[in-house]
Amino acid sequence: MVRRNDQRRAALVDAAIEVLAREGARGLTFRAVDAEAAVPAGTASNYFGSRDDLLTQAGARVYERLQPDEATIARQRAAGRDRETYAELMRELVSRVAAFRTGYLALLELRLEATRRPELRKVLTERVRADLDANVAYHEESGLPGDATAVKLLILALNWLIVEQLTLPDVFTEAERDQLVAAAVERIVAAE
Amino acid sequence: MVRRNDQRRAALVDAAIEVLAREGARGLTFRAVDAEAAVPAGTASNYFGSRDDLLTQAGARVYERLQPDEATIARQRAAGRDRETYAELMRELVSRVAAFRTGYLALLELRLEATRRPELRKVLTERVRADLDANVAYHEESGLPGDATAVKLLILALNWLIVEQLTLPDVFTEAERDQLVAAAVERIVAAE
DNA sequence: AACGTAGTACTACAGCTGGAGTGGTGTCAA
DNA sequence: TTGACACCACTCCAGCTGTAGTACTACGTT
Repeated sequence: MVRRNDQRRAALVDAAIEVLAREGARGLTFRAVDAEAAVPAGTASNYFGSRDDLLTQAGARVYERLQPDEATIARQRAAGRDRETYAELMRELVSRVAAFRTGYLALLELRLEATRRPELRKVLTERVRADLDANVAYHEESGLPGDATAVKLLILALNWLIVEQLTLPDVFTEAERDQLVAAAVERIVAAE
Repeated sequence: MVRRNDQRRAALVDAAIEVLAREGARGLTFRAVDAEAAVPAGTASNYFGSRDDLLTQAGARVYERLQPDEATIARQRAAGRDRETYAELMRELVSRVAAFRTGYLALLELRLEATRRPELRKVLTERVRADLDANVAYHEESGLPGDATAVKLLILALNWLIVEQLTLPDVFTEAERDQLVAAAVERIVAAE
């Protein structure tokens, strides 16, 4: 029987994210998730019918947790709209995502898994599209300079910058990263 | 004793890349490499002292194989230097990298592994830096428009575009990807 | 030409690790 | 009392590793 205690289920999914980030897809076993969540061995087995199941739920969960919190959104709405402020905003975004290191790394693991798992691919594709659309919509609504293409390009560049930072942190220095973010904003968004 | 047949060793490393891309880090075992390379079980064990060893060599190998061949380089040198040609060049670059799908996917797996393996991280960091520098240098030497920062931004954006294409191909259509590449060139490189 | 040697290919084995799943019992609440 | 869940323990199983043992090939020596 599949267990339905939602709190516990969420704890297990979060644990899965941590394991995924720390040990990779290789180390993601039901047992490892049990250990990470500090529940008895066998629990994850009871909650998830299959590995696929677990991975899919983890994928959805990361996106939930990557959303900025209310306070951040409010602060952003209140902020000025000049180019400098925008760059600052983007630096914050990179920091925020990079700060949830395990979540982002887990997401990369999941992307690679998605290569082999149609179900997971479907879920992730939807989330990524929604996220992209939301970003574009938010941007347009905000009245900041730059069109949809600009936003997309910015997101592309920033994403890889984060990958670089998380996986090979010594390729760029922190200063270089900041400078690249600033340049990206300046040249992509502001070049109309 | 560690075996020294270089041809066989290369075949094993190439096989490792395929396995890595197809089955992920989870499926990368000495035995799987043996099977992929169609050599007797135990061979990979004889050639590589450890998993680390195998991964490190695979990392170096992917970069070797990602270099464009002579013909491509020559053609590029002969090409015109206007913005349109440049965009075409970039589209080709994205295609070329995405065409060695397994190599690029393996590289992503390796990046994630590098998170846990200092040795591998060191190797990859060097390769990525060298690749980046080479791109910048080539670009400057070529006389095409755009400074070093522009090249870096372009590389960031293109890298993630490739990730997107390889892992979640339905997020963007092919037309969108082409359009994004064109826009990237236009706004990043040509905006001076 | 015969022989010896070194390095490699191949086969097989034996041990081991670690995960999966499940049945049974305890516990709590409706 | 009953149902759902937590917890524990146990068994089964699959797969990987490393290596010992043997055969083969190439090459150099005498």
